[in-house]
Amino acid sequence: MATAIEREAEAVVSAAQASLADCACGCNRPDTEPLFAEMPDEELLFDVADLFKAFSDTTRIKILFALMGGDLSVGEITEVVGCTQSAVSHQLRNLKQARLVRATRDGKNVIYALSDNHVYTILAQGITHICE
Amino acid sequence: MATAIEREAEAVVSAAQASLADCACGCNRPDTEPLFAEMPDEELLFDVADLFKAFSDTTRIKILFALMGGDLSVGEITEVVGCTQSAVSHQLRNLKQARLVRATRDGKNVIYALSDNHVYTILAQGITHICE
DNA sequence: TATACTTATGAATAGTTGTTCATATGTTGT
DNA sequence: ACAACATATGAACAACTATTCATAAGTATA
Repeated sequence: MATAIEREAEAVVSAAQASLADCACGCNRPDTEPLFAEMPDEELLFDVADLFKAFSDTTRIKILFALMGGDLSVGEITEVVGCTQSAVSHQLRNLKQARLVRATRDGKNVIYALSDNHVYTILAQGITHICE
Repeated sequence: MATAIEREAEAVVSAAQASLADCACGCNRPDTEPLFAEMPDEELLFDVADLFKAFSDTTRIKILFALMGGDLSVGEITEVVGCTQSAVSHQLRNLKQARLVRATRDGKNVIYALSDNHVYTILAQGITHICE
């Protein structure tokens, strides 16, 4: 059962995608307009900002890149990232709250994994933009 | 002429995309691994984090959504966003530095526009993730 | 040039964030 | 139960951010 915000979000996404599909001329803006008659729900805007906030720190980006190579324990992540184990743990907490990673215990270790493929696609989009 | 960082970024992106293409099983991680033998250049990581930082504030998200509906002057954006003109101008400055928007003067007004379609796709990915 | 209008900028401030240190919690093996 | 190891947590602090206010800079018109 989809909530109101989910329905709204789907409408926004499909509108954006349809709009992209419509635009084949390489212009900086789709043909159909106005695309969004009114601003989306304040809550959705906040959640979107919050999601991207999770990608907005170098340490967290490092962690995500590391996990793109495979699931890792906190200790292994700490080695790769190059800061305190405490800092890594704090940031993993943020990433977990943003639902970008999942944690499962394996004995003394806790293994972290990317929670889904959106992380890949969002990161790839970001990198693509940087090199335009 | 591609710079070193651009070549590296392209490699990262194509690896991520190829990896996504390889994975048809719905798992949370691609088949081929390790995907990234080593961490990308520190500069690229910083730039990626910096890009997403531009999407990490509600006011800026509002501005971007507004511009998805068409090019707007600062005054029009201010109406939509619902905070001071000064705040909008400051945030437009940030968005311009992140190369997400472009500004052109039209008489007394300055018209802002999204600089390319990456904004659409990045936002759409974000919204999709929220509703998973 | 003087006025009205639009946008940009600088200073001040309150709120947020990332890091470290010290320590607590949890797990395994003896 | 105890020791050794791995991870999480809380407090403190420095750095950064977003906002507002006041005002400057740019533009059009009388």
